[in-house]
Amino acid sequence: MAQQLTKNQTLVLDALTHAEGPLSAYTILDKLRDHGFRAPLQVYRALDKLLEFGMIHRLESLNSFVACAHPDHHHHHDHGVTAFAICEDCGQVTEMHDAGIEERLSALAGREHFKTEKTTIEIRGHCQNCTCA
Amino acid sequence: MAQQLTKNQTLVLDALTHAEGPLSAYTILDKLRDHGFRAPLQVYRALDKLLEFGMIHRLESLNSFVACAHPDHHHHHDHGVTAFAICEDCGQVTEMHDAGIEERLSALAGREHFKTEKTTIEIRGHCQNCTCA
DNA sequence: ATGCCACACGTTATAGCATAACGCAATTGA
DNA sequence: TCAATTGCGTTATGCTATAACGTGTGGCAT
Repeated sequence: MAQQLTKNQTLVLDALTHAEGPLSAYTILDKLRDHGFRAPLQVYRALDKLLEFGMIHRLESLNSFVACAHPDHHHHHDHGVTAFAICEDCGQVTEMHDAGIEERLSALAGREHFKTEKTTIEIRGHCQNCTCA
Repeated sequence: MAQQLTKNQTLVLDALTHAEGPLSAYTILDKLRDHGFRAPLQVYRALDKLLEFGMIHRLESLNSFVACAHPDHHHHHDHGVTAFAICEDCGQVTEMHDAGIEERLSALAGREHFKTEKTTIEIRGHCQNCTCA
């Protein structure tokens, strides 16, 4: 069943869901000041839980966060490795999945006898709209 | 021909080369205080250049830096996408390359009409030595 | 040589990201 | 009832990164 979120978690998730692109923790904080948020920790704690539930993603190369593009599975099941295409111009983020990538990365890691816990794939570039060549 | 480095750039590169694992900018700063470094910018400026020359890599998920594992090519030629295996236990970083991954990621991005500039692949997990099951 | 430009460097200050440590309140379950 | 857990709020602090200023030097065209 769907994870029951607390008030703060719901507020943070809503902020991310309704945002155009990724948001930093401090941007979220500013957006939620009217709802009683005062300190960064209130945001970070909610973010940690939402990450744990798989409802949001952290973009390492931006130090920011996006809502997961697959709102359906509030269960904690994975859909494999996620790759993010991040447009340097408009900031839009596209979530992509490909079983083949996962397979090849596993093979690569296996070759080094490395046990994978979590994989980050982020592609910086320019999206279709912003590539007005 | 090999890029001629400045004194600061050389110091920073040496620090990274001789380090066991990745170093943060501030860790590098501390290591170089005896050599006259006083401020973060001295480190960041050197890091920027070294990144530009392709002599070091930035690990987004750690906010830190490693010397490139291929010291030979001081020219700016790429060897395709680099994937990093980062051990959560010992901190060691292994640099990996695979043309197939690059190909699949290109295909993925192409499907979204996304123009790739730079790709980050970081795998967190446990290396062979630390997987003492 | 003069003037200009590009670049590395140094310093101070500030902005942006993240967590430590404390205490309180509500919930749960033995 | 009494712990144990969990979420919450606050203050303080630490880590990461850049802005903005000025200095000195080397190259180079005029």
